Amino acid sequence: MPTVDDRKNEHAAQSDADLDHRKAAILTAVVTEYIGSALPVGSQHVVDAPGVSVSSATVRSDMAALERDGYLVQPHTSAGRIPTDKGYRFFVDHLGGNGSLDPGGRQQVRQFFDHAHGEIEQMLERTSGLLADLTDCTAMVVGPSHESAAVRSVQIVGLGHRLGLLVVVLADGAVQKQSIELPEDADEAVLSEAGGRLAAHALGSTLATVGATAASSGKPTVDAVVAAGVLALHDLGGADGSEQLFVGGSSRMAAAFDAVDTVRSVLTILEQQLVVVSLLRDIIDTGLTVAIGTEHGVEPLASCAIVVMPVSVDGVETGTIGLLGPTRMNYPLALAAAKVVGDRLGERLGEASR
Amino acid sequence: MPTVDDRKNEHAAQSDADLDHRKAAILTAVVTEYIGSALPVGSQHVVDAPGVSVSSATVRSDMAALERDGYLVQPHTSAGRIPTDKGYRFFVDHLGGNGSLDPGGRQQVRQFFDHAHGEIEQMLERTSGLLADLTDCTAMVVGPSHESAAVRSVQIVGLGHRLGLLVVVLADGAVQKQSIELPEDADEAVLSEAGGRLAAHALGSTLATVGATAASSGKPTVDAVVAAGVLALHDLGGADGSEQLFVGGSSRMAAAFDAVDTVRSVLTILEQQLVVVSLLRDIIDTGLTVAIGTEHGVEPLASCAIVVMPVSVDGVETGTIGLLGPTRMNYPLALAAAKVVGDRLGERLGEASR
DNA sequence: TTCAGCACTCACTAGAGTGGAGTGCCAGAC
DNA sequence: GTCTGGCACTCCACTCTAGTGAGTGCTGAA
Repeated sequence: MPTVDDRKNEHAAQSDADLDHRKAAILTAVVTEYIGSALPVGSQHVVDAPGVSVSSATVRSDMAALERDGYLVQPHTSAGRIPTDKGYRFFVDHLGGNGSLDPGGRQQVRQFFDHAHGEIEQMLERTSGLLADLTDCTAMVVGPSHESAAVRSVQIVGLGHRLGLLVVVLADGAVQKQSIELPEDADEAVLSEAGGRLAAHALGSTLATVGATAASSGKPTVDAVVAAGVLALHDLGGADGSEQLFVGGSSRMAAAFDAVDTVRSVLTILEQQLVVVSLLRDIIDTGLTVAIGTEHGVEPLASCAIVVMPVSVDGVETGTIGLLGPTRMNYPLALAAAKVVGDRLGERLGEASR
Repeated sequence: MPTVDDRKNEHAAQSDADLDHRKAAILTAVVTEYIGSALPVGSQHVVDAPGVSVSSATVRSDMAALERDGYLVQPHTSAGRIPTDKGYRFFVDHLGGNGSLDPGGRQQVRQFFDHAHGEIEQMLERTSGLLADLTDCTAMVVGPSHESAAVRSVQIVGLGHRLGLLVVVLADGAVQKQSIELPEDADEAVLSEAGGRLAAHALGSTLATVGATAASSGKPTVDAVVAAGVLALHDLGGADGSEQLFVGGSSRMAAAFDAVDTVRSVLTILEQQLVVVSLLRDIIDTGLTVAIGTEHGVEPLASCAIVVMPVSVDGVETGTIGLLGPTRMNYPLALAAAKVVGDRLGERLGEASR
């Protein structure tokens, strides 16, 4: 009925999104409905959605157009429509940040961070659990990379026959260790002196920038221990796994899929820390917040969507939050949860290093 | 045909297992077949098995008896038989240690431990992956408990405004940390002195036996830091999670079950470290090596079997290996793999602490 | 451009029929 | 007694056949 109004809206919308106002509303309604029900959505179910005040016949013709344009597909003729990855993409891009956590969720987050204390690893681990709880997705939390953290303390502890342990404390509170082989005649005094020299050598640098050789002390045994220590420091700096990954709620995605081999292949991916970490990194690097279906290149996750959220401490991106679910996951909720938790986590990590 | 022989065997077997020789052979054959095929086993399929040189009719009557005694069930009349938990139990109890790793597996284990080096946690993590690879089961590795390890080093590192990190190195090479709040006026000198005092106080004891109060130094700031440190040490000692759990190959069990909600509930259990660790402990404490179906009390794992193997270092049980699979898992393989890997791991851990 | 009406499509379900793997039982052989 | 071949029986798994209904596309009129 309101033709003039409609035409104006439509024109405005068309120019910025190549989909007129009503089609966008219909698409949004289909996605929303499908996310909830996992069932193909028919024209009748969409008729009452906001922004769609037309008959089902009109909806049908719009849906046909949306299908032509690749936003929707039919599992078979005479079935309702389900969104394609492109459809989800449109939905996500036009959410407009109106997603927000329900009060219960907010409360849960507040409570979590009020009570969170202790070690950083433990907190990250629990954060992954929290996110999984909030969103019913599998949550991935990548801890801060220690690349840029300065060495705060270096120590060598003797553990027994020729076995020593190099313990490094970084400015961000991370503790790293590496076992080293000691010369036969290295006693406590030697270890202590070597530790001191190592500390002098490495303190303030990052693990990656620690110099390759330290000044000689004149005592061959001490020098040998120091050399072993420098080598170990280098090993620590060069380790690929400097970022720790915490996966929480992997059972959630088992609930989301009904094909058991999908579950299996997703689990297989999740077991590979390196793959997951670089996947999240890749997504962030391409500037995305959500990767839907095949937008990331990982084939076994083609029926999944991934929400990523960088965790910034004092404006510097240091960690990553990821949420993994089926492509029909609850995007508004996931985005909101990732944002809230990511922000709070960043603040929290900031407090610790201040 | 060989009646005399059979009767003799039968009698001998009956006295030690309340199942005559042939019935035992039939049961073993059914279990073996079912483990391989996951299909109900009919009398015809068992006729050629070793120890069963009778007709299918005779096998049928024996199977009926085995069903009466609770070793087998039929999914429905006119279907083959599948083993009950009791049937699996009999099978496992009468394996007689004849299970052994195939040469490829042995090779894989040898290679793994030849190349294993570096940190203990990393090695345990990889061990879980190895076990999963070998057995196609989900592997659980519980690291050594640090209960009995003496404190080798205590150190307090300042991280910034009022934030300190207590770093404890134990004799077994474990490093534990706990953040502590520092008094406003705690400078490097104070931390160093407090660290020294803490070390003097705690060195040689285990975390659990560290005294609750340390001698006063006369300097209130130092005393405050020491007190905070002692408290933190106590926290570390009292932490329930002193044993670390590494789960590898959780995708394997997704492949073993075809009901997706079984997968989900098993995953849910696996996510709960505490539950898993105490489950393994319980099984070992009841003197079992294999817990089948409901033998452990955890309901969601009723369709699973768990193989446990203590890891001993110098004769002392310090860790645990667990293998989780469906009740129709390959017991001989799992037992052999757990034994071999457990022994090698124990040796390896022994070398490190010697 | 929208909409009511209409013919059509096709997954899903239920019911009937069939094949076959498997059983239990029994009479006869050893 | 114990074992065995034969036989009748059971019942799942599969196929085939409507029948149903949610959903579609198209069309002509407002």
